[in-house]
Amino acid sequence: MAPDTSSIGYLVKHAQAALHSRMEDALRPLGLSVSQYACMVLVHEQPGISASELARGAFVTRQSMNALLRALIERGLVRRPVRADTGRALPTELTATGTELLGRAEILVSEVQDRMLSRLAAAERRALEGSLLACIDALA
Amino acid sequence: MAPDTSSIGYLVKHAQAALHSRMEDALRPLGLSVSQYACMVLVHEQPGISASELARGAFVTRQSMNALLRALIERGLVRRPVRADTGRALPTELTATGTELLGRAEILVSEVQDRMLSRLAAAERRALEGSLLACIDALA
DNA sequence: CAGATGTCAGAAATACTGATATGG
DNA sequence: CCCATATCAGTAGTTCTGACATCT
Repeated sequence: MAPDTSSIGYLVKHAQAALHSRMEDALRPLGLSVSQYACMVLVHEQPGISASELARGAFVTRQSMNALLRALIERGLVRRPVRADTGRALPTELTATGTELLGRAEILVSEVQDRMLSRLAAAERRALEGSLLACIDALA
Repeated sequence: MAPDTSSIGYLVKHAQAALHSRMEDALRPLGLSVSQYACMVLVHEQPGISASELARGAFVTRQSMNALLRALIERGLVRRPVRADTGRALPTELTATGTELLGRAEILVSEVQDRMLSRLAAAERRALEGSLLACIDALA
């Protein structure tokens, strides 16, 4: 009988929890939470993205994403128009300050991820990526 | 620069979120949340475990675990003595009803995990387990 | 009309912080 | 004394649910 604390499911949760904890530690000096960092990464990759798309990409609810965005706007890291040119979606963009802070955050997060992968060879890292993608697809 | 939505960190979070969502769906008919299921698995594996140990094993705070335990005790799935024979820790155990319900939950969770791994060969599954363990150790 | 988005509100579960007491 | 455990209180952020209006 498999479903126990040595199961794949528990390992995935354990790895995610450990990574999240280390990322919070790394980002704390910048005053950023992991969710805020994820939001800024998504905005940087997809300028003009809507809050609903951000919520799905960051695995939080629309309400939480809106609260999170308000804080980032207040700090001048992110910018949103008050009115949409077309449709309902309000396109979100990084400010110059936000882009600069994200750059520093990415360095810190890279260090954490490098540490996580430090005991794996290059081929093992590629295999891990591929297997995780296969797991995600199978559950979709 | 690597830290984006195609990074290993994002894949781990994505896989965990997808798995959690499917587990919630599978356990809902039994009236169990994923956290409650994790708690019961831990109690089953380690009869007499303390609430603090349960909290660490389920990746929640002691306060949340105590609230969670009260609900499970109320439903008659778990049992805790009012006074400790020795020390402060109150040893937790499953009731007969709890053991029976956990058995049914494990079957449902097994199906979800099997689905997650359905596109991986046996060797790939072993490699995934090993790599996740290496990631967890490296972040510890 | 259906679908996606933004917004609001209330209830519930959770996390964080700090404090206190008990026992090894 | 130090440490882990249990418990309580307050604050805050998050989720869930439902609802409603706007725009394609």
